[in-house]
Amino acid sequence: MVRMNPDDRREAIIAATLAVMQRQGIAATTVRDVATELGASSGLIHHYMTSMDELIAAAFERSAGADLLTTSNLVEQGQDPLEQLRFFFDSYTRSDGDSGMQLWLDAWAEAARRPELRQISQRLNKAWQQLICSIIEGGVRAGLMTCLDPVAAAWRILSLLDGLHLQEVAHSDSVTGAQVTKWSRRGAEIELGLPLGTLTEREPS
Amino acid sequence: MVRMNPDDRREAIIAATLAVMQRQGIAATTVRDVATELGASSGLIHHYMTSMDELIAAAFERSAGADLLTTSNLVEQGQDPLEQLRFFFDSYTRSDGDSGMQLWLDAWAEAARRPELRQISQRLNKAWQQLICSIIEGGVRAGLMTCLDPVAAAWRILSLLDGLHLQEVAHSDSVTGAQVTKWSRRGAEIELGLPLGTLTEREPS
DNA sequence: GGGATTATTGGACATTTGCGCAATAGCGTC
DNA sequence: GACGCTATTGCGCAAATGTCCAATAATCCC
Repeated sequence: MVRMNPDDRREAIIAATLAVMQRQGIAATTVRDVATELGASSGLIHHYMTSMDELIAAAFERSAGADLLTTSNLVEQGQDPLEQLRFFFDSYTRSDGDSGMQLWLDAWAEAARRPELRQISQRLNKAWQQLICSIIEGGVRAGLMTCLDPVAAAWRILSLLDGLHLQEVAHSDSVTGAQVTKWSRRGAEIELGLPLGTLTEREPS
Repeated sequence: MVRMNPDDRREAIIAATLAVMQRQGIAATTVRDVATELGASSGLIHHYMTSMDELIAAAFERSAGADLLTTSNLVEQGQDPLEQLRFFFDSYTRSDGDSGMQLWLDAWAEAARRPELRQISQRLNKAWQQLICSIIEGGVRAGLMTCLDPVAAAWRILSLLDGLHLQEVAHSDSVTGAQVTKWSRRGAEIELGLPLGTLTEREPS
């Protein structure tokens, strides 16, 4: 194995871990699998990570954190709260395609037994909720949305999305991706008092 | 160990498995733990179950199926769709108390790798959705609820509940049990065009 | 009471896991 | 070019896991 700068090596290990996690799930990810993916020895992983828990937490944070950042940046480019909300749904629904949602399922389940992972998933979920919450607050201020309790509404929109995605990932033929897209947007329209179609109809370009 | 009738023994094994699963989670449940819980040898478990997968699936079905039946029976006793919906929320929110929700989290995550478990969780989730759906259809027929798409609305109400519960179980200090109760009912009120408080206010007895 | 049936035992076995450690080898410095 | 630092190796270890099986003992039937 080529000798690497510690920082780069650490990144490479995290990337390899993420690849294995996406392929096999968090629970089935082992040090040896990561080493094979990396093309290195298993001892090397422990030279950079003190425990399996830390390794998994770091990889999950990298992946889920990047998704959040992508969506967050896209939302910022929305001209008004309604467009921001549309961008949010576009981005959130897309990021699911590459099985990122199975990682979240694993993370939530493993949170009970892996403290470091738990901390990260909690922090990221709160950040997602806050992102939605700020969009709603903007929308209410601008008179575009109706909402008595933006904090609760944001948790509901996030939980609805997660709950629907969960069905899609765990039981693919119960709920399809198209239904998740349609139903979650319709749910947000109802939640925020928006006219039917506000979030689903594409405006002509 | 007392020699038992095969049917009773099978039940005892399932009960013991369930106890271990609730204590440690599905992923951390081992044959030896179940044997200890049962006060018997590990070989006995394999005399009744051909594989670990079957054992776990059977125990999960017992637990989750019983919860569904309890709620279903309670809903049936509601005099009108609104009361049925209130009973539904009462029952669904209560059953969560004894960490039944962590089992669901594990089941959804493990579904990707355990075919038998996946089949059961899918079937039960569909049944939950149908239970809600029939309440909504009754409510619309009676002119008590407003809903253009009961199938979608039922999936939304179920997913919202699951998504909120998920946060409570995985990250207990993000969302509390009281908030799950309040926010999910408020969500259903909005979804079904019910006046604020319809599902939350207790009518004087 | 004796024999057949089978519930139950308890350990063997191969595999896998996370982790540690002494040895090796690549890189920078003088 | 020699030396020191450390990235990297690769095996060893103990613990845990699912599965299997020959031996044992309890129950039932005649």
